[in-house]
Amino acid sequence: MSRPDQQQPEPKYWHLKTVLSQALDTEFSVGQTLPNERELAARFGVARATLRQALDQLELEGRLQRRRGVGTTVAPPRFGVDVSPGQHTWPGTAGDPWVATDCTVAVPPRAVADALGVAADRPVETVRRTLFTHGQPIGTEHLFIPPGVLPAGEGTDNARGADRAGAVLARLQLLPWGGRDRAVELGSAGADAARLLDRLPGSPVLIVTTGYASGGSPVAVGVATYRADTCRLTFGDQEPLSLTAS
Amino acid sequence: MSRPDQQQPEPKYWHLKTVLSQALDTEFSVGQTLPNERELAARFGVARATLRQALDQLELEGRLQRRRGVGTTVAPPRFGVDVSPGQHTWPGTAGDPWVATDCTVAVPPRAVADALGVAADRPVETVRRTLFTHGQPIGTEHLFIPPGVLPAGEGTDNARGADRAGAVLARLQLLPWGGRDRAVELGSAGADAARLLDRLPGSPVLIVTTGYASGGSPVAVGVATYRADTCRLTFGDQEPLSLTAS
DNA sequence: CAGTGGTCTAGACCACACC
DNA sequence: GTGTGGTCTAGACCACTGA
Repeated sequence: MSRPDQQQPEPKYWHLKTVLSQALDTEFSVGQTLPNERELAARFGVARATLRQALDQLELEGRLQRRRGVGTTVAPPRFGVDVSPGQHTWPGTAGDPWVATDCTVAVPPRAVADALGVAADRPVETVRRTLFTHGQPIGTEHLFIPPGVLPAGEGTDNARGADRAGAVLARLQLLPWGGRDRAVELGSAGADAARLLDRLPGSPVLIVTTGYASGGSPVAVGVATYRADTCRLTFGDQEPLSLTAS
Repeated sequence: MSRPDQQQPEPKYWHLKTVLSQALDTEFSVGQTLPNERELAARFGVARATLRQALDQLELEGRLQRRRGVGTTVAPPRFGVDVSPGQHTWPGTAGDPWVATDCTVAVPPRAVADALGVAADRPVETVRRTLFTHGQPIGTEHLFIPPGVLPAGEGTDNARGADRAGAVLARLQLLPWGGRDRAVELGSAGADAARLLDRLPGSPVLIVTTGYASGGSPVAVGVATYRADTCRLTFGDQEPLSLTAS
């Protein structure tokens, strides 16, 4: 390396990533722990920051999993999480794998208030739900429901926590189904979502926004946050293939 | 702020991001150019690397747009790109906004070969398509089609480039529709996709994998790459709401 | 406790866009 | 050219995990 002669348009971290990626394919198996960052950097003759740039990308692609105080391991293939608009049902009906853990009355983010067509400072029912797969928290969701749209029902007035969440969802389910639409985009985990998903704040997440309608007008909005490193969101048309591409 | 007394478990870049985010909301408008990184870092009293960590996250969230040699600007809201399994049609039929630019015969990635049920070293028709919105390249796709599944058709034998792509898609469209399924995940742009999307290699992208079936077996696989910074993928159930949450 | 990944610094040079 | 963001270095210290 005493020859910094010809310029390479290829950044070091990019080359590193390629080399590491091949090594992961051939010399490591799922769950195995890599050498620590200082040793890897030394082995490749780069600064730790440069090595970390390569690891960052591999983590983004779901090939690695890093945990502070523990180490870097080879990640298993991503979970497929079904988010298809398949069954036309309200959240919380039988078979819904999400677990509602809490419900409060709070002012939603402005974008949600706009989508619901309510004033920006209007408190709404806010149900928090979490999705577990293989024992791991995979996604967390806030469901926002203006009290005004809910038909009468029992158990909401004094209930707290999971009980209130169940009661609110039960009342929501009394409404006639009016369709929903969804959007997926990239985001970064807020402090609360990061804690629930066992990630650091700022970790990349997939944000799925769902709008529910009834009688032609919006009645609920869900904002779900999935770990982008471990999740693949699937939405089948019917069920033609079992696609397991990476 | 002259009181740096109590320790904050909150990283500097996280706090910076919050401050910048608020500033973007209140003091800047879409398209406006921010001060350069060195000046921002000096203004906030942090190293440039730290400032960049905050900017990285804001860019990930689609709030900023950075271009080497130019500067950092406030990003417009993300485009909504429809990827719903709505119309049951083959790629390339009338009304399909994708532009097919090239077609070669090449060995696909192993995951694609597996999904198609062909040998890992088997060359397949590989159509490259690009999606433009507002004059900007938003996504790029590789469609993989084993020649064996295609019914007879004209114009494929000697055609090259866009002509061959058109001919291959025309033959594909002769097959009876058998459904499709899709998956979305996070990835990083390869060198080729990065060039087409006017991004740097390694930029975060949303990867949409589509499997097409006919007669109960897989006949084509599409791997589409969308700019994660500027795109929001939408898949409506019907068309109930116009959701514009961020 | 020792070992890990996460944060931060203060520089340097490079690749690129624009004039 | 000048000015921008992108890459890279060689350190330092912090926060966390687990023995």
